[in-house]
Amino acid sequence: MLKISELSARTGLSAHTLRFYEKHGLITASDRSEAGYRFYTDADVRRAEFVKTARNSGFSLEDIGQLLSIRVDKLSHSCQEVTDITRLKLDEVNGKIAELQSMQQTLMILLDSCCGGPENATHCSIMEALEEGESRKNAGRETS
Amino acid sequence: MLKISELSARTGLSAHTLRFYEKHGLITASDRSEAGYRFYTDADVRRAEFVKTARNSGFSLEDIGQLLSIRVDKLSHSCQEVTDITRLKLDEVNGKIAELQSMQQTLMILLDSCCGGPENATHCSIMEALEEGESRKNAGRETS
DNA sequence: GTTGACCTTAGACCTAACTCTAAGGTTTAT
DNA sequence: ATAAACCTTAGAGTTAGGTCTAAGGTCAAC
Ligand SMILES: [Zn+2]
Ligand SMILES: [Zn+2]
Ligand SMILES: [Zn+2]
Ligand SMILES: [Zn+2]
Repeated sequence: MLKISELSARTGLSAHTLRFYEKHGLITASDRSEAGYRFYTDADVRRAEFVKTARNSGFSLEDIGQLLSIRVDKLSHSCQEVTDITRLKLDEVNGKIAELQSMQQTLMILLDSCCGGPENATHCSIMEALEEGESRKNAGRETS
Repeated sequence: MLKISELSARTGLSAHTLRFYEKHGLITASDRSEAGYRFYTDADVRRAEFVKTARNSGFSLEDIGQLLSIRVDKLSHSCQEVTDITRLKLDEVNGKIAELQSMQQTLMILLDSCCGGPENATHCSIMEALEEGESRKNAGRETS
């Protein structure tokens, strides 16, 4: 039986975070001392590690809640349910990547167009491009 | 002189958002009616469009504040300052992309390992992989 | 028998960029 | 003159995942 600080040390999740997860239904201490101290079993440790691994894999706490409910009763759940959650998450991640890559593209074009030098910004093509708006996708290069 | 709803229609930024931007120092109405209604000039419209374009390019409102202060006095600012802001943003975006690609990788490996079928999850290799933790990067395939 | 490390709770605070509400004043058209 | 459609403000709420504080109770050591 571990106290919260011991579970914290074992998992790398802070005691605050562990209580936060408990409040959100992810990890509940199996037992309490008379004074109300949380006590965690080995099964709790495994559960906490599952949560941490899932979190590091990109799952939201809500996803993790679903995964945990599958975990405690695997007979009543199918591989398909598991892949559904995973695929949804992958789609989400892919969407965010696409969005960021579009920004990356824009920023690289902007950077490429500007001389980056010490002279004043009256001729700066980044400023011009932001002035022009979306219409023109490719900024003109600065002419010295 | 445009009223806020007219500027909103012209820029696609909601009146709420325009007031929010004003509160954060980005776009201030050049004038007010006697009753306190905001009135925007053509210069305000251009400024609002600049903000919108910068936002769509991925800049934070704080970044945009810096870009705007360069914009109003280009003689006192250099191309280098502009590229500094842009490069910092690009680094940030690249960092986020890398993080997401790592999640993408993990999720794809997980998905690849699981049969995704209707049978129960007692043999599910996604669940196993989340159980195992970080140590083993490649999940074993499910054997039917 | 008291110091110090640990634990408890409820609840406030954080970031970012909105988004909305309440409660009221203004304008315009009928 | 009254209803609809606009505008104002301050301030609360949203999302996600924590992070921290206050005010106090508990436990082990010296
Ligand atoms: Zn230049
Ligand atoms: Zn430049
Ligand atoms: Zn399977
Ligand atoms: Zn499976």
